Amino acid sequence: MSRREGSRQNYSELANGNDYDSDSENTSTFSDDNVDADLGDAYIPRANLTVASASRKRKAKTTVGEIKTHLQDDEFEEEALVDISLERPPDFVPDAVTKMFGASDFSYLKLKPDHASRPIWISPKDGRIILESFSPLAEQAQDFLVTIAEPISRPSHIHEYRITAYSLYAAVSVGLETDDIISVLSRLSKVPVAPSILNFIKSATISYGKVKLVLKHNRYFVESPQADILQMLLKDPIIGPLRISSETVTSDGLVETRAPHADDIEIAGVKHSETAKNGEKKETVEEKEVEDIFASVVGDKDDEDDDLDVVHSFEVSSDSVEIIKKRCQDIDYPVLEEYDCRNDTRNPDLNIDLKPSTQIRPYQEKSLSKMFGNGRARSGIIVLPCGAGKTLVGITAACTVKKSVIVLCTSSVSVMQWRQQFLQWCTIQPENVAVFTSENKEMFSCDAGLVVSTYSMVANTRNRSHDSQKVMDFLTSREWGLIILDEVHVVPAAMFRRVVTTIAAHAKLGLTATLVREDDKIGDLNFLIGPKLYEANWMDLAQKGHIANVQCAEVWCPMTAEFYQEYLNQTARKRMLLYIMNPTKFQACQFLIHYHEKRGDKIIVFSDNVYALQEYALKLGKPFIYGSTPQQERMNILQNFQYNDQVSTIFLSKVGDTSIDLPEATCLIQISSHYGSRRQEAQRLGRILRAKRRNDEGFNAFFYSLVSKDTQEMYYSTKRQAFLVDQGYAFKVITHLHGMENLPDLAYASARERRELLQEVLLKNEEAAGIEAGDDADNFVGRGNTDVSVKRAKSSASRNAGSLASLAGGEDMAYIQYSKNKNKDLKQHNSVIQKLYYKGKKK
DNA sequence: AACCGCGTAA
DNA sequence: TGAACTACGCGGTT
Repeated sequence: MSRREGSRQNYSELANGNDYDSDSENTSTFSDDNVDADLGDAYIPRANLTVASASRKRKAKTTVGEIKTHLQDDEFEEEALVDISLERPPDFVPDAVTKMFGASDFSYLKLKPDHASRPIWISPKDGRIILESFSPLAEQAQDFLVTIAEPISRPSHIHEYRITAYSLYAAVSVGLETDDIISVLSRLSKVPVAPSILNFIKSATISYGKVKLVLKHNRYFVESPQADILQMLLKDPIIGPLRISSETVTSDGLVETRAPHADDIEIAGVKHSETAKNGEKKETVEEKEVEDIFASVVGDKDDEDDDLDVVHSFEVSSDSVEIIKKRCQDIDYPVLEEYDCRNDTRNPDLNIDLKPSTQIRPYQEKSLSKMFGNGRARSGIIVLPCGAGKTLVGITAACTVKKSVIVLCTSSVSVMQWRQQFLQWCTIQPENVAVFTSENKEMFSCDAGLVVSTYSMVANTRNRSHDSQKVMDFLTSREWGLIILDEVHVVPAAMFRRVVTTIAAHAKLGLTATLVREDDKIGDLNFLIGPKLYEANWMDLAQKGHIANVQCAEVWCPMTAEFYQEYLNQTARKRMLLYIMNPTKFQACQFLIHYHEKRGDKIIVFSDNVYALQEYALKLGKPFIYGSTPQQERMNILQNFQYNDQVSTIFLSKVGDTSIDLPEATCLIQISSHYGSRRQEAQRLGRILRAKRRNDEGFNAFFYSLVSKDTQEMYYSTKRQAFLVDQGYAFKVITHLHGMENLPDLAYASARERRELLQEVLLKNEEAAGIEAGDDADNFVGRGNTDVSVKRAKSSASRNAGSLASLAGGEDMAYIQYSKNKNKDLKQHNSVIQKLYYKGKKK
């Protein structure tokens, strides 16, 4: 609906800076009115004097997504006040985000007279942008902001972005020019854009998009329309020596060729949607219009200029490509990688197209239009939540490029999934598809084809089997039109990153749901792959029904006296088992399983700790899968989980994070997890995003994190949630599960049972300590140091207190019954739904 | 096929 | 604050 409004009129008016009626009330400060409205519930009593809560306070940084938490806690306000009064050096730019009302106090800025109709604020200090997402212009503004700025936090009312050098790089590489960025930004802003920001944009973008890296005949060339820039690069101490002399150099050491002419490119699938007769048609066409208008707003004269010019270039070797790209990035001349695939006559075409029945969704098309926007295939990264159809985006990209494609995944399970999806959605012939894994070493015999493989297969440096070497030679000897990098956040790893240079591909497309790492290497993707071309807003997709609505909750389980006593006495590494095996947590888990099984949900319980996994599962009589579960048994359990009504709950270890093709669950309980890994948290949440039960009565999927109160876990849990909180998810805190005490067969109800469990856990801990002593001698050196610089993990999720009933809306029996039936349908018509998913469903 | 040992990721 | 733990894929052996 809002998409419809968001077409031509709004965009052109946006560009002309016309006024809008706005129902929003704006004061001259960045008002907290908008956010504290629903704070009514809840001061959550906080644990006092524990490591967890102490570090939580210390770490606290504010984003708009966390305002609620801060307002709930008196201590935070005090802290914030203290902070404001501190004198800052004039050039102080906070690392993540400043405290609320510190840098966020824009009251001194002069508002434009028509500020009410303009949706954004821009901080003159650090390029932060606050978007009022309730503004009628919000959707268009969001499209624009996501292109030029980095989304920091996008909860419901207020979104926060930040202009960075990287984000401007991305903007330029999708075709925006300095003046366009500045003019649209100025029109959207409530206050005149500060000169400091304008200067930053100008100085940052002036050099962007001027240098390109081009692959020709399996050789790499650094290319630019401006010879002087290349001369400058050649004088650089790092880049200069890496030039290889070509045959036809002119006196200045450069090669001169005519710039390629860019034709219009048709994104595969778009034509289909225009001719299709169902309701999807309109959407897609309008989507396209929005894009067109966007292009006209910002202007796109770039291409015309190119056509007239000649380009200059010098050659570099494939080994030095990464170094050069990194260096160019560092000196603010980031290289663009584009592939003029339509005019590439050298590489054979691949006969591949989307099947006529395949429909792509508006946001998928939008992300692809960023990639193919100027008639060529740009290298870059597309970020979509799990379950939003990343694979289809990759396939459509392949169908648009129509050259040989190589797909890299993290596991052999996803290799098979990619292969299957290719065959399902597009017309590629099975004989043109080759799989290269440890158990499968295929090659295609035709001119062009598709290879699906794993990172470790391609990146492997140790000795290869004969077959493996043969396939590898095949992969490195030819030129690829497109390389698709699934789960692209793994690429910065020291071993995996080499794949981008060993495989000669004209265009690189990275796909991921979670563009975060707990080390500082995520930025490397800018030069390893390219800029982030598109990032979907999870909340948007959930609202529009593409992914499930998920209700997130953190369940605080108090430690029992005996366990807490021991916890305090133990060393840090032995504490973990104690808080995981906390009897209260076990009871909470038991209760939640009981509760959701009754609702008809399919439940997955995640535990990173294998001992706990087994204990929990055995005690509750549920099946479990972990690393050493044999393949056959895994299949067996998963089959039962999917089709057998008797099996509604399974327990999974980390295997469930990747490399298992999970059926669609509707409820997820986490009892132990990997420290502060935001990616793992998001990935696990992704496991229930596919469950799109469209009952409008409330939430349709549930995500619980069980946390032992007053322990380390509290701290990690907060860190883990940071990513999801930035995506707009609000974590409710449940301090009490109603009726848990009355659950029949409640485990560890008696003190004696609890003592026995404690003894068992302590014994287990001793064992672990014994093993560890031997281990330590061997493993003492050689561990990579992982810098846990959590730049975007600004601790403190937004939390509301609530009872379980209010969370689930589950007192209503009719609703429960309804859910149950729906779940049965899900089971029986799984494959049908899978098909409807892309075909029929009206967003 | 199922196991082991290794290197690797997170 | 940083090291812990588990699991993966590969190659090779039984």
